[in-house]
Amino acid sequence: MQNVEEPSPGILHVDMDAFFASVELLDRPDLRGKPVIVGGSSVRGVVTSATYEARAYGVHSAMPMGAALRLCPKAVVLPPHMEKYRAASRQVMALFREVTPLVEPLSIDEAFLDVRGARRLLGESNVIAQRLRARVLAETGLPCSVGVAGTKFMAKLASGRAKPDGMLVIRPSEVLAYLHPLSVRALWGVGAKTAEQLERYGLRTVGDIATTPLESLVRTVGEAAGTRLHELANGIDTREIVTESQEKSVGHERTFDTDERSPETLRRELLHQSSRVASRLRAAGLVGRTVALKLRFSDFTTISRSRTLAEPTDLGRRIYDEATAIFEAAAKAGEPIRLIGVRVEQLSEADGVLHQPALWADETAPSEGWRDAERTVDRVSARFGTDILRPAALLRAPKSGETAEQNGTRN
DNA sequence: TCTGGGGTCCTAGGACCC
DNA sequence: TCTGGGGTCCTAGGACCC
Repeated sequence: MQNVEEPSPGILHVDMDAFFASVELLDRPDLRGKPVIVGGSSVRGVVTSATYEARAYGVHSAMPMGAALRLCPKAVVLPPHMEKYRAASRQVMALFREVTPLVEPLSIDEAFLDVRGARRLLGESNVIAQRLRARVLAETGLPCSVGVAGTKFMAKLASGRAKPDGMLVIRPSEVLAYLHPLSVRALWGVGAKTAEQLERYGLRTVGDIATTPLESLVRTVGEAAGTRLHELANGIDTREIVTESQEKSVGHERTFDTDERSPETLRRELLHQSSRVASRLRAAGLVGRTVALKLRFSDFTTISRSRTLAEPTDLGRRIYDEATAIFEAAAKAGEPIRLIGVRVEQLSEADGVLHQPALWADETAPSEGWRDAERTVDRVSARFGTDILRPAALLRAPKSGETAEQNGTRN
């Protein structure tokens, strides 16, 4: 099957193994070799990451914590520490960029690397991949798996099959033989629902998809999905590595331990979320034009309502005002709420125009006082950490010249 | 111990404009 | 008069991914 004349394929997909759990083990070497689960410990927590020792019991991510502990009662549960994972992520991404500048981070713990140009200098792709794995482990203590192929999709498939702590090369000549016996679930974008839908038409394997006429696929799963599935199933994936991309939305949401019906608590949560979203926008130099509210009720039905503003904003107060107005219109008073969330969409780069007071001449619009107050919050947060902030203080309009500290924003 | 939180992309309908 | 068609924006919902 293997053709020695065939050049090594140039796309790497690097995927950290049980990333959050592996990072936690760096600080807890005593837990090595034991089943460890990272996730929310609250009543409504789920598994976000699990060591392979825990997975052996059937534990997997997104599983409710209760179910996980029933499967593996002696598992050690650790709460997530996102800042730690972000730092580890920056560290491994920096190592990737020493191999090639063509790195596309796909999530906090995985990335595509285009090593086609690096091969002349560093050797065959599989050699590059093994050296990279060794280096990541040596410098961070974190294991990863690497898939090597000619396209993004096949590289990602390969890394999944290489796990844990492994590498797999799929050469172009091997692609179809490898792909066609697999379940349709192996295709990017086919989840439980789509698989069920395809099953109704007797389509169970990737090979089945490959031999189905494009028009019938489009009729069953829609234009975009149909086209993509047909291509992927035939080994076609023309996507290039994209090193930079603009964020499209920023949001926060929270599921309460018990459904919440107090309007004060819900509004306070909205204020907190709006402040955090706005602060992230300012840190990124972005403004957003659409405010979206998400609500999940006791029966798990979920709605979203959004409004587009006349002018984009990066102010927590503006986002909060809009979010509460949407909330009043969308929820019956006193109705129990399981989840509430705020998201800002239609992002663009803040160009400074917004900082001109003239734009806020409308008396209902936030004054420059708000902007000053929120900037002070940004500075205090940067210096002391966000946990000490009390966003509720932002409900009171700051007097001119008053700083957030005097305003009681500091704890 | 029923179902997290951060996102992206797609579809479909209506408004509106030419 | 009795009914086109394309394009864009906005909104709601849902599937999917990590």
